[in-house]
Amino acid sequence: MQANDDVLVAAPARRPGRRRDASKDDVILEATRQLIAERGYEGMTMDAVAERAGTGKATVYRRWPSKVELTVDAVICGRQFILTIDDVPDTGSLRSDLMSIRGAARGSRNDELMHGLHQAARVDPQVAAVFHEQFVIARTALMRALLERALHRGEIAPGRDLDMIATVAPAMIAYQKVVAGGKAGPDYIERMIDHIIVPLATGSVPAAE
Amino acid sequence: MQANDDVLVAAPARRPGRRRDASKDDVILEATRQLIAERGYEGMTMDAVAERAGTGKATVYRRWPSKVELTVDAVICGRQFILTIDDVPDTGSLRSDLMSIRGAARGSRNDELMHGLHQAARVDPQVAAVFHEQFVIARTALMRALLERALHRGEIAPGRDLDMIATVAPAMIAYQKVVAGGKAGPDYIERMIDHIIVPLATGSVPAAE
DNA sequence: TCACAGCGAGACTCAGGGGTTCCGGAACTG
DNA sequence: CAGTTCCGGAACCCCTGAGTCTCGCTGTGA
Repeated sequence: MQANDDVLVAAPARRPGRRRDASKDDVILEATRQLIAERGYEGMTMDAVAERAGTGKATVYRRWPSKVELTVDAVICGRQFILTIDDVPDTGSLRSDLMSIRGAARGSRNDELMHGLHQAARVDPQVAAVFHEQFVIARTALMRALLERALHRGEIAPGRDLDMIATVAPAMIAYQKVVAGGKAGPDYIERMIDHIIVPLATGSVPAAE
Repeated sequence: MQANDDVLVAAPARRPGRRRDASKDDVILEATRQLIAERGYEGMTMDAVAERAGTGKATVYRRWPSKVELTVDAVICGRQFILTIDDVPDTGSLRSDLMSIRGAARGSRNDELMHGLHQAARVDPQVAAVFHEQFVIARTALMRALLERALHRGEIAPGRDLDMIATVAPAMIAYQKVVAGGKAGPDYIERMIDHIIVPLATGSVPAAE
């Protein structure tokens, strides 16, 4: 879906004329991601994208036919920042596994991107699909995999609803960020891990303060 | 803040002319709430509000100076639908208390209103304040009060972080509604109560299926 | 009866933003 | 060189929606 290469495919012999600068793609996509994170989807104007990318609007529209398609591509190409179970080394316990990704969940501006993208997801079904895949499915899947790992270690108490538990952390973090309008800092996340997630999964009483 | 009555206050002797129809206020506010719930804040146009209220745009603007102020008033006047601890009779256990409000949390279109209002909260600080008060503070406070009641009954296990636990249910429901774009049906909420909230608070193992 | 104010309807202004087009210049092919 | 394509910049079209105004009508107090 990224940029048009139909003609190149159809005619491998290179056509005359200046070649399209492929590096501009990344610059435009990154500018798009930044602006969505900063101002939300409605606040992200095509003029602003072009200006921040240091390009003309025509250059943007030569590569993407509309704002929606640009948005979709920008988010898809940003998925490199999303953690999967393979990115999280086994540290030996559920708690330390969770603590090890505590920073990553906050460090990237992925949460701001999620926040800004959210309103677009309500308007356009295409965006909604990408949003759901990348910010709902992916995060729940990671949590589910970490719980599975803990299960194999024997950490999980019997009778636990792992699917349900896997949604708790994504829900609480997204809620803090998107709905409550607050910050989900490292201390908040640690508190959540120690008083909510680990007790839920292992049935242990949280350590006294 | 509702409607202008400055002149009436300044000159108690009634002026000539047709009197403002006070019943129109409620009709307009209700139309506003409906449209925000259905289409979101951006999708709620002043023309649509006037049309649904069966009134002219001038009538709307005679009473509220702007879209933002109308929105704020509409939400504030809708707070009658918000549950407080006094609305929830003590049923004898945390679980049955929670189950008793399960329907109410879903029945009213309050969740849709929250969803639609959310984008407006990002744009306008006035709306953000009302939103936070009514959909974040109020819900967490109700949960906190229910947990407190359970504590006095002796249901709560030692060492629990009640403030943290009080945010779990609002977070998960809002997440389902607003972020995940799904439905938080009665069965989902029951599952959440039995596998998340009650175990967290009481330390009990959820009943096997 | 008459002046005045609220009423619904609809035309109107104005600003912002998506999308298009044109321009002069630069890069590439042959 | 010619022809072609991309580039940044900027002007431009056009639709949408907030907010204003006018019109003809309906009540209401003096």
